[in-house]
Amino acid sequence: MEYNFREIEQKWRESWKANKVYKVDNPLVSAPLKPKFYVLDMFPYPSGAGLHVGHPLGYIASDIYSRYKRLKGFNVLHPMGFDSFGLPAEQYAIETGQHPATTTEKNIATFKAQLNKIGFCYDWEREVRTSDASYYKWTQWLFLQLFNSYFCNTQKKARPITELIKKYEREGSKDFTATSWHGYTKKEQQEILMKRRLAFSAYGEVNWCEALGTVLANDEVVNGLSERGGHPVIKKKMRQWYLKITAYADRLLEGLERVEFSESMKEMQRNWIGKSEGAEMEFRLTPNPYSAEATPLTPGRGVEAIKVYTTRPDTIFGVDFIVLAPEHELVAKITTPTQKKQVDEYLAYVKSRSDRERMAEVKQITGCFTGAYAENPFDGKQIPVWIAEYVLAGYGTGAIMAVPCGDQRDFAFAKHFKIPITNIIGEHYNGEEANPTKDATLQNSGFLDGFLMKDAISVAINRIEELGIGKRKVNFRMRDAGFSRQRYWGEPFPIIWEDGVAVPLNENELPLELPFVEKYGPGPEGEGPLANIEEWVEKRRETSTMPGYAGSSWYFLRYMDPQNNDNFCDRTASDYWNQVDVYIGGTEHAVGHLLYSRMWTKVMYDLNLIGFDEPFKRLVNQGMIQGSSRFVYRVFCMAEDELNNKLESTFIVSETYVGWNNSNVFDKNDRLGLEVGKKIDQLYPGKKYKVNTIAVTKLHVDVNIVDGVELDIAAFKKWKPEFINTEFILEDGKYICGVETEKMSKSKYNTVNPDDLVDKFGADTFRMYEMFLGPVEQSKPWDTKGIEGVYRFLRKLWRLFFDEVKGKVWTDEKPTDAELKVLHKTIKKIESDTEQFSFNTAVSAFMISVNELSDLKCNKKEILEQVLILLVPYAPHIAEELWHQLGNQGTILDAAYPVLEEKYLVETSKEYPVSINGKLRTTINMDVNTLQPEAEKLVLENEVVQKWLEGKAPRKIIFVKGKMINVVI
RNA sequence: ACCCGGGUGGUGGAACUGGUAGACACGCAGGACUUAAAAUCCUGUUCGCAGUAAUGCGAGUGACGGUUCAAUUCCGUUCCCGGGUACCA
Repeated sequence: MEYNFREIEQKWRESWKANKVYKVDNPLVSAPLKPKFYVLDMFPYPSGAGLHVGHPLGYIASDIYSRYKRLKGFNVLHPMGFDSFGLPAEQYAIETGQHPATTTEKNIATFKAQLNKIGFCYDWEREVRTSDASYYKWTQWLFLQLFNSYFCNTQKKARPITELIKKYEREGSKDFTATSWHGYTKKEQQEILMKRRLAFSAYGEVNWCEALGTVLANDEVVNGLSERGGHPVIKKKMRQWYLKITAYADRLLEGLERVEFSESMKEMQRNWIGKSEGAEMEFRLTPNPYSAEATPLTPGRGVEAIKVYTTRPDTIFGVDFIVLAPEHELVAKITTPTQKKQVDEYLAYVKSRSDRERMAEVKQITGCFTGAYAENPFDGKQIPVWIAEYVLAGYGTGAIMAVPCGDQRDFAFAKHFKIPITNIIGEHYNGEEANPTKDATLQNSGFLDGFLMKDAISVAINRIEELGIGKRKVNFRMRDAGFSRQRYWGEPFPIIWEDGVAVPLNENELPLELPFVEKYGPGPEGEGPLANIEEWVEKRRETSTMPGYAGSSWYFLRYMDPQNNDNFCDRTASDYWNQVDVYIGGTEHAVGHLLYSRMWTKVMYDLNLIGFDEPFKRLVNQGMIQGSSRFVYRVFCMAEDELNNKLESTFIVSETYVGWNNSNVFDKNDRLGLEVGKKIDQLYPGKKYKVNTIAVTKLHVDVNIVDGVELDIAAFKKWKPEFINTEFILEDGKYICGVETEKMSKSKYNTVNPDDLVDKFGADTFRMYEMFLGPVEQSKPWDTKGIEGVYRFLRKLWRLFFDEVKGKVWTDEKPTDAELKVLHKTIKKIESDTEQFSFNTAVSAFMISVNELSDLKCNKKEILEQVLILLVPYAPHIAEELWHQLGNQGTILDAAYPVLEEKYLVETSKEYPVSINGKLRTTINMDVNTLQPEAEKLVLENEVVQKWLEGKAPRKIIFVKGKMINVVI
């Protein structure tokens, strides 16, 4: 009986489905039968291209882990769904006129079919789709919870906005009294409240992308271009929704301490949040001491000091100038008449520069003196005030104190504008470049003289606070998250605008369904497509929709209770399933999705909707599978005969002649030139000619018609009609393609479809091979070569059970010690590898075990059965089949996981080669536990070994390359 | 520039808290079975030198140096590759 994977896999796919083997129940919290375990994949966006071999990498890993945990006795939740709102479907709709709902539906069907072929253990009854009204009803509901909450700065958590209203009514705030609160109009009150809401609306500069007709989040803009499509992005003022994620900055940082994310992942989040501690302090403006010119600082204008933010208050005596951002509001007020012209010119210049230019030309030093001076509060030194692009309006106070000897940017600026530099760190500053050290001892620094810089920081802040000119201050780089998109294919906001006031819908009006539209283009003035619908506008509904991360910020909760129509997720369900124990996905979501879902979780926790405040306990990042592209090199050559007639030829030449990194034009005397000559000779026999041009172009060729690097020429000719008459120049009868690693994509013809591999080798082979490629976390180019090895392994496993001639070969005999040893070695290795997500080494371990069992001609049912149980997570179909062949019922997933018995692993004695001083060479048998030699006589010179022979047992004996190096007694 | 990863045979990759580097697999070479092919099985495969051979000797984990009886592993310097951030004061 042969290993017929097609038959077996289909049989079990159907059986598992029919018997609902993967159905997961929510037991009562009061009486959970089994401990729970939650394994989650980042759900995919169902793109039109379908799955390629890169997608399932993480899914296979999570599937293995889920099955393993189930075998270990856990009630495992391992669901799958679709992040089905998003821009690509809408773009596609604009291009083709097909409704996003239709294409999305179709794409999901393709995805599911592909996923099912690989044999994942999802409970499809728990599937969620963010674009289903039954799902986004709750996204909208959660938005309303955010809208109706504020961040209480004393309790450091979200509270209902009603509590804030009560407080305002009772005692007002630091900006107004209770009486004046009652005096405000409803609209004024709402405007005040709006600023405190966790989901709030405000006018703000947004990243407006003309080409896409939409607003993008900061993390969707890369170098001033849209992440998708690379279109230019400009700043535009618009009314926008935001989430007050900045309020959670501290808790988001603190929470990182309690989760198992990779260090680099945590680091990325920390950088994004960008917490910096320092001080805000004021520099009083003074009349220009070097000019008789009247100061613009006339009393009563309220312009007396510039507030700067610094993380290095210890360098206060090294301040040589102050720099304001060009957009700073004080610029107009402090500029002196003599400098006005220059400043205006500079401001015009800054305005003319796009974000992109500004970012691209960071090195360029620009700036302008305002004519104003400020006074160092500690030594009264007069400090010129400049404006410069390198200071950003949006961070800190938009103004800095510049310390050229300690900050490279300030240093470059000072040098460029010839501003004298004060040295406060003595020999640590060499005049050539700034030294940002904190370990120098301060000099020329008044009351800070003699302090180590890092100690001086708090001393300086204390003094600043004492003098009342500033205070300790923490700043964050992170901004509030833009939450509206001028798009169609997203969740509509459950908001109506009444006279400029945002009024939420009632809960019973949810879901607010996304209306059908004919046109997907933007509405008037950059509004979303919904603004094109008369009825929608008449009802004064919000016309923008929510961004992609809205639905994905909480989907892990919906899986726990997916069909609930009365609640987003019943509390009993979320209490039971609790945190996601293992979350698997790519690093690309480090600062987007992961940060948002962590914030939402914290809000829900604060509002007592769920009982935990970090969604993901452990995060495993799967690497990206890149494509390995193949190229052919098309040569075009043109020659001329003696009568100046053109002779042309086009053909394809093997890479041996043309390195892909070579230039495109070749000398006619090189090897390629000779080949070209031969071609011309063939085409124009007997002519004398002169080669003019040889040009080579590189073409992507479908990796599926290339075996390794050798092109299947017949398949190539059939591939596209224009290639049918292609001529080749071959090397040893073969065409060798060029190779490059690129992102996997259809247009590069380097995608490999998992379906093809499953058809050819079976899902089990495919799963194991994906794992065998290398560590899950690692990115690597896909290479199908090698899958044969895994396939051979499974067939070899099969042959332990079935002989081609004899059929069943297993027996009920008692296993031998050698066989038990193999089994338990395998149990130990597989268990620890699986636990650590080291699936590649686990696959190797299976191969070793099967080889060993095969060498031992092991046919003991007892052994084989246990091996199968170890194997189910990796190769579920074949394991299930063979387990049933052994006469078992039900599903192997309910079998008892093999128990490791160390006693079978203990080696009693081992043979060690010994040579001392290069002379004596022998082998001795030693008891592994005591390391006592069994050999009776050994003539040894080594003193330590002598002692050992005298009866002192050594603790450790070290052999290197057969030589006894050291014996520790 | 800064912060994280990572450099190991022809290739993908192993190597536990320092202990015989190269597991496992691919590829390659040779052999067995076969009319032949496929499939399967066996042997070899880090490099260099010596030997008919078993084998022996030497070098070897990007480079240089250090600690150690012993370093892919720890420390320092440096080079290269990948990822993240980018005027954040």
